[in-house]
Amino acid sequence: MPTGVFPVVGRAPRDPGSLCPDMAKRRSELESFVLGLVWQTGPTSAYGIRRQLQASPSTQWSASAGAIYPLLQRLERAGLLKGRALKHGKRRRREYEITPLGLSELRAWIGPPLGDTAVSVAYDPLRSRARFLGALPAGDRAAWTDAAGAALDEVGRRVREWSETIEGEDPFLKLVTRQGELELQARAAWLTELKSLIRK
Amino acid sequence: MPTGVFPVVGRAPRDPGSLCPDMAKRRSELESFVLGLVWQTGPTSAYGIRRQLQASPSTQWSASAGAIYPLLQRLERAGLLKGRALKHGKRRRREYEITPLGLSELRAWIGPPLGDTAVSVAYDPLRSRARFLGALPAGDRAAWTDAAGAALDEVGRRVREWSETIEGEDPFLKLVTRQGELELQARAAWLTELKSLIRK
DNA sequence: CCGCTCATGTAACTGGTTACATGATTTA
DNA sequence: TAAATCATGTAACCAGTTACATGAGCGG
Repeated sequence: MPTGVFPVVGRAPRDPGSLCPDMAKRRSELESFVLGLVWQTGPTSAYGIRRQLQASPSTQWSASAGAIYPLLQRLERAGLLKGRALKHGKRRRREYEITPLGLSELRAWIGPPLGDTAVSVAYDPLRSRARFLGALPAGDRAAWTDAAGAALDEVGRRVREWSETIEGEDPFLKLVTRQGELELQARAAWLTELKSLIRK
Repeated sequence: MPTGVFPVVGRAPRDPGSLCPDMAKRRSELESFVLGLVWQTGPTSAYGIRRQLQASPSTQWSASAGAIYPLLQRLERAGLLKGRALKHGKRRRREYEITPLGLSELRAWIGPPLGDTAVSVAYDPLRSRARFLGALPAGDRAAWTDAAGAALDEVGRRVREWSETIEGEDPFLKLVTRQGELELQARAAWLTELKSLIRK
C-alpha cells in the first residue's frame, strides 16, 4: 500500500543513530515542545515542565510524570539539555537548561523549512463525531449541536482565563493564545452552519 | 500532582471490563472513528478502512495495517462488529458490519452528552512551533511565516481536492470538509496578524 | 498530627508505528 | 514477465498512559 499524501504528526521514527551516529534522531512532537519550554523558561525542573503543560489548554498530552521524567533524561543523554542536581534544604531537585546543540535542534524543528508533519488539518474530536451525526436518530441531532455549542463556549472561557495568566510574557506566546481564540470562533461559526443544516 | 482541567484526547484508559464484565470498555478515538466508518460504508474490509483513513486529510493516524487489522479484530471480539470471511475467486477477504451493540456504542461516543475528551483546543503543530519563534534569529522569522503561509495554501488545495472526491455523499461528511476549510481560513488570518507583529 | 501540595521518580501496560512476509490480480 | 497494486496479516518496538512509591515542607 502506497503511503498517503497527508503525513502523520507526532510520532518519532526509528532511531537512525544506531547506524549513523552523527545523524540526529528525529524527535517526537512532545520532545521538541518540551525542548522549547526549557529554552523559554529554563533553567527549570521536570515538575515545572509538567505544570506548564498542565496549565496549557492544549490537550494533546497528559503531562504525566511517566512521560516527562524519562523524556528529560533522554534529551540530556542526547546532549540537548544539561541537567544539574541541587539541594534546597533537604530537598533534592534537578534543573535543566538547553545546550547550544539543543538550541540548534530546536531551531531546526521550528523551521524554516517546515517539516512535513508541521502543517496539516488539525485533529478535532468534535469534527470526527460530527462526521457521523447521520448515525443519530434525527431528533437527537439538534441536542448534539446545542451540547457542542455549550462545550465550545466553556473551552473558550477557559482559554481566555488562561490567556490572562500569561500577561506580559513573550509576544509569540500571546499570539498563540490569539490563534486558539480564532480557531474557536471558526468552529462556532461552523456550528451555526451545521445547526441550519439540521433544522432543514 | 492534581490533574489538569483540560482532559487528554485519544487514549483509552485501562479496561474496567475485567472487573465489571457488563461495563463497556472505553474506546480510543481511532477505535470509535473506525467503528463509525464501518457504520457509514459497511460492509467493508480492513483494507477499505485503511484506504478511507489514508485519503482523508486528517493526519492523526497513519492507517497502518498494524493498527487497523488488530483493531477490527478487537471490535469483533467485543461484539461491536460482525465479520465474515468470503472468497472472491482465489482471494480470501474479510468483511465487517456493525452490530446493534456497535451502533449503540457509536451513538454513545458521538453524544450527546459529549465526553470530556470531545471538546478541546485542537492540537496544531504549526501553533506549537510559532510559540517558540522567539528562539529564531529575528531575521529568520519572516521566512518562517512565508513558509507557513505557503504550506497552509498547499494543505488547503489538498483539502479542496479531497472534498471534490466526496461529491454527493452524506451531507454531514460535506459539512466536515467545510469545517476543515473554515479552520484553514482562520489559521491564514492568524498568520497575517503574526506577520505584522514580526515586521514591527 | 493530618492532610495537602511540592517534587522526583519507577513499573506495568498498550495502542499505534515501522517493517516485514506472503500471495493474488492487474497493468505496462 | 516484470512491476505495481490489491489484500491480509504478524513481529518488534516505543512513546506516552495509568498507577504506584517515597519523602520533604507547610498550613491548620
